Amino acid sequence: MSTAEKLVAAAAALLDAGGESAVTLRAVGHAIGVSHNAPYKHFKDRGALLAAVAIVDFETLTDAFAAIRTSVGEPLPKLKHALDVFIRYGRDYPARYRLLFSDPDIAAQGGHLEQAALRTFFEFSGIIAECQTTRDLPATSNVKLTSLVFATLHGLIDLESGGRMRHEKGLSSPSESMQLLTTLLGQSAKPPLIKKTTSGR
Amino acid sequence: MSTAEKLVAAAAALLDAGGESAVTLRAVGHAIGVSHNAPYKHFKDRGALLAAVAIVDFETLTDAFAAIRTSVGEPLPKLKHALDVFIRYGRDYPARYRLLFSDPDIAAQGGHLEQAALRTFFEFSGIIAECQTTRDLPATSNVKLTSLVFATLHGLIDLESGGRMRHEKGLSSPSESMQLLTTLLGQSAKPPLIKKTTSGR
DNA sequence: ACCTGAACACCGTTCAAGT
DNA sequence: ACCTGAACACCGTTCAAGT
Repeated sequence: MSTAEKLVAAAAALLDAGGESAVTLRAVGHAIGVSHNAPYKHFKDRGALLAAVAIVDFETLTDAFAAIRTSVGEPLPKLKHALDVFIRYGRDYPARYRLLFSDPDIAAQGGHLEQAALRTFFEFSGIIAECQTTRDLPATSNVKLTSLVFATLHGLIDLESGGRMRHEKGLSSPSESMQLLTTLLGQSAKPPLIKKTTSGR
Repeated sequence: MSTAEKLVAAAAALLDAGGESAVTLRAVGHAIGVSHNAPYKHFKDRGALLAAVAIVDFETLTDAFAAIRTSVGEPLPKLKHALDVFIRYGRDYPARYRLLFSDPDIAAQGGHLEQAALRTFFEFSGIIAECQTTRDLPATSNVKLTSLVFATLHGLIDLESGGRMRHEKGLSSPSESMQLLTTLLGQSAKPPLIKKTTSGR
């Protein structure tokens, strides 16, 4: 394990333990037994180190989505599985999640990071595409529909992680809300032959 | 204008000009001609000052939504108007937007801030409710549907503001994506008597 | 009640110097 | 090629002291 890899691993651990502000170059260096400016020999600055952490996680997510997409099964359960993986990642690693999907300074770095993010996005879009071929989701532009679903997913996770979506207030969990979204979108894609009403009993 | 009000105004101006990291207590104090720790006589700490900035903006948004809701007009155009106001706020004041809707440390403060945020949310939910009475949106639980629409809106704005949703890649703008969402949700609420297809001409 | 100046314990970053 | 220690210019926060 190279020093650079150890720095990335230590930064990720500090991120999980104490949030972004806990990832100081001094703490990262101390965690692997080097001085507080040894990281500068491997990364341009603190932002580049955090970007390296993000790239690793984007690749993990891409692999997870690829495994789901190529697995056997119906498209809609596979989508639900992918959504659950993503929601769980956001809940279990909120600081990492924010780094990947909600930190403006990190995204501004572009380069390898942006490409890794796009690979994750396109792998996810493949799962959406399968749902469209079976008419479980509407036959609009795949990239537009993926953007919409992904943005909803992100919004739910970000609002929940920031404490702005409290279940006590009767608001739904990300999982429930995504279930609602796919159900409603599915209804618009495949209008029921027998008109069902949700209000009466 | 009290010193406290001047501090809040100066903090908001610094936020717009240079982002959250530009809002240092030294810069805020200097902007209104007091020392760098004068703010401590009016706010508990830096976070409380930022929370005060957020509260002012939540109230502005609440008022804007209330004006739209009580205006004359059809529910669906009123919703579109509210969405545009929100999207424009996010685009024109990205740092303020993040403070209100995406900063975990600020939301953790609770109290008056949380109440101001809830008032904004409930005002928005009233506009959604009108669209549900006219069957322009599905007749599911109002709070669940509002959560879903609001989370989508937030996700789109946050991803765009962070540079993660690039139009060059064929991804839609928040405005276009929200149009798609309301159209699709509308179709599920009010299945067309004459089945229209979007693919043919 | 409101404000100031000095001080403390942190930061990221740079740089000369070492191996 | 990789690392260190000192130094610099910042931070937020605390505190004794002033009016």
